[in-house]
Amino acid sequence: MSDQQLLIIDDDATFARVLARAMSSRGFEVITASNADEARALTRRHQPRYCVLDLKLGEENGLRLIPELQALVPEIRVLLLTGYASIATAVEAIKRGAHDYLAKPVDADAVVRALLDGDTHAGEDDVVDAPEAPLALRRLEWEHIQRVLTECDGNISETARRLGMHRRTLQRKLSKHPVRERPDGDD
Amino acid sequence: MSDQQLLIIDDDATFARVLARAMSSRGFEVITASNADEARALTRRHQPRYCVLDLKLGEENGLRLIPELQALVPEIRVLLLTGYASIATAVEAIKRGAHDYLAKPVDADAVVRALLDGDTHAGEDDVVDAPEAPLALRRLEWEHIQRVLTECDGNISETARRLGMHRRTLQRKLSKHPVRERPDGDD
DNA sequence: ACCGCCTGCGGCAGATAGCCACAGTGGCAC
DNA sequence: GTGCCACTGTGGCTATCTGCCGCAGGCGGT
Repeated sequence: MSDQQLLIIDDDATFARVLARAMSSRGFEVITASNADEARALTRRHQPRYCVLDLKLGEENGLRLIPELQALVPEIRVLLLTGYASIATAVEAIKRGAHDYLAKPVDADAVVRALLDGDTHAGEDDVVDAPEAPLALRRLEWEHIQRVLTECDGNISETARRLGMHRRTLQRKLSKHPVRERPDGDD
Repeated sequence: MSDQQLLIIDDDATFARVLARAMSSRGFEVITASNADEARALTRRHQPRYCVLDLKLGEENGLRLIPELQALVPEIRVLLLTGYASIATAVEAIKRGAHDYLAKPVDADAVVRALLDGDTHAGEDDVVDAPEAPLALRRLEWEHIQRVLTECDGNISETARRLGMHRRTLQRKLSKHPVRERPDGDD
């Protein structure tokens, strides 16, 4: 009955909150930090076994935090999460000791899977088994579009550019999908 | 500087030949293998310090070869190359001990850099930072597909089901291919 | 006014998706 | 062995989507 402590480090408060809820509903005891110092302090105090780390922590680089966290808690498992994924950073993250690397948007189940993957220490009874449900491609696309759109303050042209797609195509996609409520609760 | 031995393992004979020439003109002593058995034999015999490995070796998976090569030559530095790069496979490769992971097409200089740079990688300040741009939709889709595919052990039908798409469509997407990561390569 | 950027809309050719079908394979049970 | 089942590769068809034009209008800065 080990309580599985999970430290979520992300400067995006909204994202952190949502993920925190989703993860605690999946049996984790969640603590959150919004910057590196906080993360260090919490790690020292709580010795979490799991950690979800955002690559882009404001001014700082989440990568540097990995070895530090591991120094504090040798068996910690760090999952890197980023909305700006690239192969180069993924390689770097793993070399620095990250357990896995996922690109946002992810759903909580994927996070759980990645955290527990290959972990003998994980109590099956403690943590809810992840229902196999990867996001359908459609939904993944939609979420990503929304994320970037928000980032661009609703500027469609800019969003299309960043997404590497035609503005017209984006427009059509947006007008098609009116508004989607959350089909499933938490992610 | 390096009269160092380099083993190139690729079932694509043309690619291997071209790369071999490029590398030997850059000071490497190149030997090539086109399959796993050959690679093992050559590794045993020549004890190369460097290795360029294709992720897709015909029927076999190049990933499995990494630990084997390292068992034969502890000092060996394996660079994974693939035309179907994805974050999921990159993570897997590094976890298995690859030194770096590059997406084809690459030029020989990039290969050299990746092979030689060993110690600068960890601990520098100018670490690869998160790219400013979010993933293009195409790439996001590709990454997600790769991830689920891996999860399904390469089972296409299953993957298509989970992804909520038609099997035929997935097949076509997979055979299509490489979405370049950085249009603005410095190489 | 002119310019630059944004937005919405229409059209068109070519790419892509979904769907059906068929053949071949390998595992498994009977 | 024979059938059953699931997987894979392939081709073809049509409906949809995409990219890329164009055009008109809005808004703010020079």
